[in-house]
Amino acid sequence: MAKRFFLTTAIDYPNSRPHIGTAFEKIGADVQARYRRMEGYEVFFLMGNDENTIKVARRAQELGEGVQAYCDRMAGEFKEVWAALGISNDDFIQTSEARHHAGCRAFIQKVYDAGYIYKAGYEGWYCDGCEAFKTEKELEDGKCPAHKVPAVRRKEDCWYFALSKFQDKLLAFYEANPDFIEPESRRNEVMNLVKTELLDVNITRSGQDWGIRLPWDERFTIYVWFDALLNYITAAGYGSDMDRFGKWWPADLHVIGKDITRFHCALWPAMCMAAGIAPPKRVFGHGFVYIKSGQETVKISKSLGTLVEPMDILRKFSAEAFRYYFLRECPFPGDGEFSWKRFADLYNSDLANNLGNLYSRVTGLVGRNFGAVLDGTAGRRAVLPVGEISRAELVARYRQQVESLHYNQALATLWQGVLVPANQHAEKMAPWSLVKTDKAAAAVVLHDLVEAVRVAAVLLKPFLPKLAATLYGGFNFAKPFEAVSTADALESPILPEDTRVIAELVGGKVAPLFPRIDLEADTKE
RNA sequence: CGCGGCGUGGAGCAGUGGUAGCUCGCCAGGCUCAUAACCUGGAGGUCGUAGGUUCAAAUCCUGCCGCCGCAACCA
Repeated sequence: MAKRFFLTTAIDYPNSRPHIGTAFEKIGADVQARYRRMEGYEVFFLMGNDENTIKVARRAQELGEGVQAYCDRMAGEFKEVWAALGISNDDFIQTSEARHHAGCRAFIQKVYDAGYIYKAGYEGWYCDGCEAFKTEKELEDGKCPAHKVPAVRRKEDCWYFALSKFQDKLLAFYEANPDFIEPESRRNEVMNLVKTELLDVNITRSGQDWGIRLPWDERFTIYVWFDALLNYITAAGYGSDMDRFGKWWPADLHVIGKDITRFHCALWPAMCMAAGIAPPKRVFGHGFVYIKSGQETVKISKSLGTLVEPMDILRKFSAEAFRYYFLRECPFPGDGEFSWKRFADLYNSDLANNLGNLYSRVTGLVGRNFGAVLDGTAGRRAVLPVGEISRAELVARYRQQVESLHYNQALATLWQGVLVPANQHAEKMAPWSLVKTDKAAAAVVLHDLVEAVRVAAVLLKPFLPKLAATLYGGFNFAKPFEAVSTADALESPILPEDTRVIAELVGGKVAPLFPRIDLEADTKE
């Protein structure tokens, strides 16, 4: 029986380019996808863009582009960024695609047939500029703050989803599935919401050209959330390939931003129940990235000029450095901050000085003193230098932390449990001196240090895949890197031949993996 | 009293009853294989605050102060 893991990220509005906040979510989901693959799961990792919104249509018009052409162009730009970051998604759905339209209409028809959608009038303040209803709170002196024109009273028919009918079922569902909403604080928030004010929601708009039409009333298009959430099932085959859908659904994990928790934890499971399919198994609401400028911590915002594009960082450094910063510095369940100063500090201390330098010194010692081959290590099982916790405990802790999406802690575990002890061991045994008096003993020390590099590569595989491959590929380990799983960190392998460095050595040394950053010289805009 | 979360050395975080810990930064030594990297030691905290429970509280309870999130289209 194959183990399967279906995970998703939120789909993004393509009316502006992705920034480091959206990238944070994709990286976090990517680690989980890579980890699950490494653990032997058959993985379906889904991402996409949310295109059936009036904002997108308007943006396309502003640019004088066809809406579909605009969506396709933006989808291309998003995919380019995700590829540059090493995101390993298996599919990328655009909600303007035929498969989504078909699945969406099939789903909503099912909910309609089940009696959970009804027609009613909606009356409210309407802004012609926004082409949308506004709440009393959004208006300033009866005017729309964006367009400065008075809102008009308007009444129109629309279709409602009877969300309120699902109050008891949702609460029972949360009780039965305590891990459904994570982290814990989000769970309390949603449960309180469902207990107190679960209102029916308007799920249609009228007079729109762009969007998906109601199957039974073509005058209406389906309003954002009722359409967007469905990407999770339409991409899995709902409405087009039900066998495939049955294979993947329910999703094992939805990775989303904390701001849209309510839609995923209340509306979405209710929609599933209404359509007769199982709700997803787990929703994880991650924190946000803020920008630190001077003493202030501010929101990422185009108008504030605090927008940092992933490509800015990627061009200057590397995808691996980018991934490391956000995964190590920002706790995934909570909020984090970005600043170039902090980026440089972390990069230099963790990646250049600690990890990169360990690799350099180990390969260098083997290269220059042993002609790259550690004689006599064939058949020997290396001993991993460890710190305060044992090797087994280290791996168990790592697993628990990765599976619960506490990535910053998992990386701390790796550094404290493997890399720091390795550098300490090197210092204590001083193989550079030992080699002059007892070459065989020095070979043993280096063999153990190589093991530390190997374990680091194994545990780094979901986090920094390219770097991990480079580290691992620096030596003649028998097992192909693609086949490596977490369990390979538990025990040292016994090689039939002597351990040797196969990375390219120039003058007995490797090129630095992470050249140190000089903040002054490198990050000036 | 709308609901919820948070408050630990300069910064960022662990730590849910038993001598306060990690990373960065700072200071002083050591080493010199390595990317001026690495290793050791040190300074720096009345764990927001005031009470309570307990032999023992950062940890459990209560009040207060401060910051933040949510209150239906916001990554």
